[in-house]
Amino acid sequence: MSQIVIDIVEEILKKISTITKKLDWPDLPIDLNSPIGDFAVVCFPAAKTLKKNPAEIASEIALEIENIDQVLSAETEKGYCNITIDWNEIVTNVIKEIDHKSYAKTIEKPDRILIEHTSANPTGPFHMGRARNPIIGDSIARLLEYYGHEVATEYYVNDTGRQAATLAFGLSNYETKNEKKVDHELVDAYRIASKLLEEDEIVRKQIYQKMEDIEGGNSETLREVKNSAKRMLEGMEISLKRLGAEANNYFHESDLIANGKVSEVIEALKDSKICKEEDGAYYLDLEGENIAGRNQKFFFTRKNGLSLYTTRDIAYHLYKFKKYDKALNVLGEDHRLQSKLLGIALRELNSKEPIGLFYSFVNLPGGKMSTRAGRVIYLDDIMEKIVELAKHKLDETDLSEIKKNELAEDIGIGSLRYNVLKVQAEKGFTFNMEDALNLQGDSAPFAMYSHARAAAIIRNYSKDMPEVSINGKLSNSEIKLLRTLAKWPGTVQRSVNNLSIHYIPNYAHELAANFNQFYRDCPVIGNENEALRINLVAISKKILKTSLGILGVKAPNQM
RNA sequence: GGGCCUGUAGCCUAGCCUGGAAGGGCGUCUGGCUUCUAACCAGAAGAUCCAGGGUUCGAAUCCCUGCAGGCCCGCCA
Repeated sequence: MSQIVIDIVEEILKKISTITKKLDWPDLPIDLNSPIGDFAVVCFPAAKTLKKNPAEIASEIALEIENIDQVLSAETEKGYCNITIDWNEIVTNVIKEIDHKSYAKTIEKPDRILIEHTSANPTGPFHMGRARNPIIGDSIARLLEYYGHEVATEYYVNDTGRQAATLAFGLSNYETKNEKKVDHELVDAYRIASKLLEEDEIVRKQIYQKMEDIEGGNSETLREVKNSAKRMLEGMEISLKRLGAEANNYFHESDLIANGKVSEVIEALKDSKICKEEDGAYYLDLEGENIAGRNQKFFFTRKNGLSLYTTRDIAYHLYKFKKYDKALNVLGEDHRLQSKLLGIALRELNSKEPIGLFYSFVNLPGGKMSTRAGRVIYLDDIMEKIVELAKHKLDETDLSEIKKNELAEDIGIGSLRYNVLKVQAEKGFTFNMEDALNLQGDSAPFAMYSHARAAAIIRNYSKDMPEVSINGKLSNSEIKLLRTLAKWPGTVQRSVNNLSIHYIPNYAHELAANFNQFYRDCPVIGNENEALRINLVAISKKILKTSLGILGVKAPNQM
């Protein structure tokens, strides 16, 4: 909450406590999320000791509380006494507080944080099953940066292992026609190679040889797989750019083999007290760690001495912690165990551990999406469709064609991001085209539209912003709007603490809804309370824009 | 078999951490644009909060036991 509001609530609570003491009543619990007013005194617990019914207690305490200076009203409802603080007294200061650039940024010491997100295997275009990752990762990065941390983002490119070898094999053996966006074009070669890997013994041998060469550190092969991945990524990057979720840097897994970092990790892990060996393969014995309910052998080399995926991931994380204080990884839920094992291995090497942010998969009605099988809904297609839909809605407006296209892009992409972000990450969902393309209700355009309305009022006002002052009393819509604006710092804090991005779209919707009600009830221009209201519009606009910005959604001045 | 995540109106979802009055949205129905932009607003209908037990004055929320769905349990990535 706004600091001013926190202070005044505390002051009132102290006075209430004095009152209950004077009456010789037990302390009554407070509900800070009461549906009516700013907070509520819960009267049920006192019923037994006072031998009165809760409603009676509520009425009695309400009479006393109403006399407190900072209280505007105390209404009783069943066993609750709902208290509204006197916003009239604090409104000018609260508006100034919200208007200040440090509002909601309560950080003491910034961390240097590396957020790894997306990191999809570069084997084909992004499908909707994978799209959750860049959208969440990018928005978390924006959130932490807004909060005050120094944030960088990185895409870990998986260009070693079987899939990378299969792609490289495919690209070197099959012609492409250059008719489509590059990733959509190249995925055919990957599919053909994948199929042959399963069916053709000779191809299988060639691909497995390539894998050996990769892990063995053959520089020519490493160069080949890296280049194959880069060719595919070229197309994938275009999608990310359009989504507004491109990472700052691409880190190639193959480089960890090429520069010997993986070998260093293997040697270091062999010195661990819990390192054991079986048929020439080395592992950490995780007995006692109680991983997934069983004793776990965590292999970090094969019997031929070569590295495994996680071994390379360990090397990657050692590198991360050389440059950053914290590492945050946005990963699919299938990586949970993997991530836990990585943490243990890093601990063995006296390194810090990354923080994991896991999300559940987006599935299709019949099951999961698969690039290899071609059972996919592409991110590119969804972006295209939703932007087109947004464009269609702009048909009747008298904006220029260029402006319309720009706006349609912002609305379409914004909606897509918003629809993904508003759901708690742990919640799995089945992809629903209708929901994904929805532009009404709890969606990006709703908040964008409120922002555009606010911008229109300020445009029409066409004077310099006046000093905040109040003339008369605040209406209910104004109080409700202020209450929501005052909740912004708490929302940001909670979102940062839990790494839960869905609080932000939830908040943006609430703020926009409250602004729309204010818009309906309170004419601004020409009103006797114009000076206050125009300031209220300005701070609403500011917080709307900020919250949308964290989501990666643009806040247009017109739509 | 074991571990983790999820279960809230026809559908999607918030609230669960920190117990106190079940919020939104889609869809359905009714009403509102000569007044700062109707992608909006007002109203109606719709919920055994997966089930059962426990703790509590009070449980969607905490604890136990189940059930259902997802993910994982490889010298693959």
